[in-house]
Amino acid sequence: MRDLKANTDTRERILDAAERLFMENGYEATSMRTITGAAEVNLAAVNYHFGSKEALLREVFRRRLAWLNRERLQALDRLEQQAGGAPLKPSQILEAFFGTLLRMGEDESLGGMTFLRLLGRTLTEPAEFIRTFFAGEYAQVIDRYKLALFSALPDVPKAEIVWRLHFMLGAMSYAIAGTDVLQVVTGCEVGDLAGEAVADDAGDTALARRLAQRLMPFLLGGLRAPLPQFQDLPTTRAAHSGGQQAQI
Amino acid sequence: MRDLKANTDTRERILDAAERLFMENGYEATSMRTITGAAEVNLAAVNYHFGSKEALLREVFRRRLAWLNRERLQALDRLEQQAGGAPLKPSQILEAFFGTLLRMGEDESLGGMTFLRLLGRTLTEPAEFIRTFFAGEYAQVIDRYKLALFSALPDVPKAEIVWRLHFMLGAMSYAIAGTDVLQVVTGCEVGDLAGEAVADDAGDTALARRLAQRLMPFLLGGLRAPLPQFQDLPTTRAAHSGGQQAQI
DNA sequence: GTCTATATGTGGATAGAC
DNA sequence: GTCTATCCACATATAGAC
Repeated sequence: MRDLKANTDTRERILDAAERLFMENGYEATSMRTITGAAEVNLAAVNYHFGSKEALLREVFRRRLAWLNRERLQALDRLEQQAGGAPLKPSQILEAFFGTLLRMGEDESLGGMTFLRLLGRTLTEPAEFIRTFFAGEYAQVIDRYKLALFSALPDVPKAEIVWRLHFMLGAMSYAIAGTDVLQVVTGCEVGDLAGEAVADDAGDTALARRLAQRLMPFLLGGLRAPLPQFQDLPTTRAAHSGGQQAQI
Repeated sequence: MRDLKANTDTRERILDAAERLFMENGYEATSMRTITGAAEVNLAAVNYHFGSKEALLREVFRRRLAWLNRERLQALDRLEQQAGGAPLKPSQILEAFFGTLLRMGEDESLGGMTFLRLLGRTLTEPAEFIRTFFAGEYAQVIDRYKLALFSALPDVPKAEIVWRLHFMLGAMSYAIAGTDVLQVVTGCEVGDLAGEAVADDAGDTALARRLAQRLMPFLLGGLRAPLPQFQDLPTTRAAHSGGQQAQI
């Protein structure tokens, strides 16, 4: 038992191995032989326990998203209860949504950064069955958070809020997925450039916390940025021209 | 000749088909048979003209990135020349970097939104050869823009700037890649929710412009957001506690 | 440069013994 | 539930005629 995460249960062993390998290589590039080899189980076990490779991927996500969805909804419930009908502050909403996710990265029993990276990368996979799956898994939660943001920012056009939610998801996903990929783009290890020790070995827990610390102000700044100056398209609410500041 | 983009030249036909199919299905899930079938050329032509599937992908990008890299560097050159030694405004730097890219989306002869989406998606592909390739292609340009931002924001810790550059790249990449994927996450066509007609058929050109209009204020807001309150890690520049505003 | 034919490998999935 | 053995579709790549 050299691997601490190894589960005696075959099912869990497969899920753990698949989670890591899908994260490292992507779905298409990961063969079932590689997965069962890493999990030290028989090749036929995947089809026996899950039915197919596609179903395996879905189960890898369901296992984690069940917790995440519940937690995110509860966080919003708590906030709305405390506010007693008053609209929430956008910073509270972002903290509930993104903070909950980033805290998964600090908890190995919830998948840690391995799952977070997998999530960030898989969201851009073009495969139809993946997109369909995420649509179903995310719909309810995203919808509630969207409504919360609409209430919190009554003077900002809803279309604008949806766009910015979209941008925020992107910034977060890339930031997460990229903690071992996008040094390619920035030309250096994340944070390493300015003499900041990072990804040394204190490891993923520290990284998740640091990421949250850096990311939240950025997202909030983006969300409350002045609105675009030229609203050349119809929107539900009249948008005054001239770069008004989003109320926050 | 039903397809207007079809080139009589075999090489170009392959590149055009590959660009579109890699974008739609991803690299791994796109076979050379599919590509040569769509391009209406012989299967063996790919290996004859490019050598391998990997080399084909690289060439698909080189064809576009040559223009993008040159344009981005020239845009920065022009700005610095006009400023005559004075530091640039961050908004100018972002406009040069992101605006140049987004303008590619409006020009079909530069690949249009097809290439932009492909770029956004491929940046997260885990394959080693892809990451290595992008590292080489992007290094020089990113480095110059990083230095420009350091000069423009002398009071912001460099590590913070690198993180935020990273976040901005993510927001943009997802926004682009997601214009036909991430409605899954936001639960609706981008912009559609609030009664805004979008992606109807005026098509990608309009979409690229709208995206730029929405994205730039968001990025600028994120870049100039207050710094994180707790700098529990060493940085090159002393960071004052208490959520100071990034100078901009 | 283009084509056919093929070499050679690997993929997901399953039948059937234990 | 687990394992072996195997089916068969499809992948990339190339040899060699034209």
